[in-house]
Amino acid sequence: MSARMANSSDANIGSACSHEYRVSCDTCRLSQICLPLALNGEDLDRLERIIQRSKPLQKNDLLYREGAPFESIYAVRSGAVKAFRTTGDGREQVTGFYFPGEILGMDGISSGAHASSARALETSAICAIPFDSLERLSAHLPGLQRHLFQLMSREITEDQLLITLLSKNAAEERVATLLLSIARRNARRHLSATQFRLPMSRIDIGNYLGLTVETISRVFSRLQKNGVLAVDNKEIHVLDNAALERAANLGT
Amino acid sequence: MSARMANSSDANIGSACSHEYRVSCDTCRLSQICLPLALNGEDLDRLERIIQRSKPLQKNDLLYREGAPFESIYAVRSGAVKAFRTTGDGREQVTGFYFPGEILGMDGISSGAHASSARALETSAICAIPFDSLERLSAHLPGLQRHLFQLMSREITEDQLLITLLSKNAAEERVATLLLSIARRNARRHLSATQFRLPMSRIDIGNYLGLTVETISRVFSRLQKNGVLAVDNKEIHVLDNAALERAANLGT
DNA sequence: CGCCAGTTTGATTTGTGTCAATAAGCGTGG
DNA sequence: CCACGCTTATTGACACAAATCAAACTGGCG
Repeated sequence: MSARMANSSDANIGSACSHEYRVSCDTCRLSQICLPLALNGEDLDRLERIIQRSKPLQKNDLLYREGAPFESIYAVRSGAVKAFRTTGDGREQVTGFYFPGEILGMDGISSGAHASSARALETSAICAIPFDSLERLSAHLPGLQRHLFQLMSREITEDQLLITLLSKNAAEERVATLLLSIARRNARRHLSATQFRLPMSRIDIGNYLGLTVETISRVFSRLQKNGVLAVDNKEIHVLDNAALERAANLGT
Repeated sequence: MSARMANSSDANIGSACSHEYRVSCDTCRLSQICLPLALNGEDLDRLERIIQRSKPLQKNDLLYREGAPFESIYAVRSGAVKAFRTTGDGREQVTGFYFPGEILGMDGISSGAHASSARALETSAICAIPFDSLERLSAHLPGLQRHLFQLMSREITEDQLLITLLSKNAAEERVATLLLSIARRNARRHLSATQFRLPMSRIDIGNYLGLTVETISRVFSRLQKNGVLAVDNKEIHVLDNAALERAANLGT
């Protein structure tokens, strides 16, 4: 019931009191992933001054809601977030999962309103970066401007990979591709690429990959039976990485 | 055979001799769609100076190729273009169709190499806009910088709509949604929204919507039988727009 | 005029969805 | 601490939309 209350509340961290939670990108061990910029001390300081951080989001808290005014983009510091849009008949299309060091919310720039919603999959700490400040700052810092262009371009590229995955690949290939993607991103954060806990439910995976829960479950069972994975609910152990890559076939 | 030769030649219009084909955005009737900027005369002039235009692309000519160094983004002046990526086993995923006034090629920014290829669907005139020049210029023109952010954000939003379409909608809904999208974009250019010629083949439509040619053909036949469309090969006449919107169901 | 790519239509197969039932996890409150 | 209830996950039987295979037709272009 507390979760349900959190669902309906607008957890807009951009409007939260910021100075209680000052951020230091300087000491953040994610900065290499999040903002790998060649900024000197002074520029980095100017960037840090605009970044806000609120108290952590609890599982199922909304970070922002589809249609809400666009103000900030968000960097995940810890935890995990899903972005999704809801179709006319109430079904949910997950458009991305975001892990520490990754940035989301850029789909709101074009219209001034968020084109999707974002929800914490577990307790998560998030940095909010007010976009108008970022825009002004980036006009003075060519490296920052370029980084933002690259960030958005990467989002486009990744969306196109998902389009291809949904369009051309079978259920098992989709699931294997997602697992490899998560494994790769874990490795980048110096976590295990072969043993990890999925922060999202089977339903979320299905809503991301365009498949039903039942199909996701069956694929996991089959991969386990074939000795590719050991699956214990959300705990995944990749036993045969080569076989998993073969199962992914082409998607990456 | 001339088409085949054109296919294999790199038609990089960015490197073509530019001063033979000077552009004037000022007099371009597409500028409202392409670059709806509140630029004064001087700023517009600076923008125009960097834009290049080459001789028209013929049908099937490549505009750029996946993996080629990223140098420019491209605005369609006339004709039509498809963007696509080729999967490991040689199948083609069309990621977008681009009509006059629309801009493509932004997926190359993040890695410095084009993440997809682009091919003319018919004889087309294209403006090449060198991205490094555009980047430098946009640091001085906040309106231009903002416009570029919005352009990329819109691409993200549209990719997410396609993701949802592929993931959640049946064949007939996908085809109807594409037709409505084309109709809407025609209307924006003051062309008929109810009668038009598709520049792309059934194969291209299938490769865009994640369906086989046969299915596309069957859907067209069914929509025709039901009095929604009159179809004569690539010539489409929307007889019952309300029914077409009902067929699209949720996708837009 | 003839060729070849593109399109249409039909017969059959198949992967995934749907429906249904059971089991397992997990937070809540007695 | 256990019992309850609810959400999530698993497994099976069956249905169906779209893929595949096959064949005929069409139209544009050399």
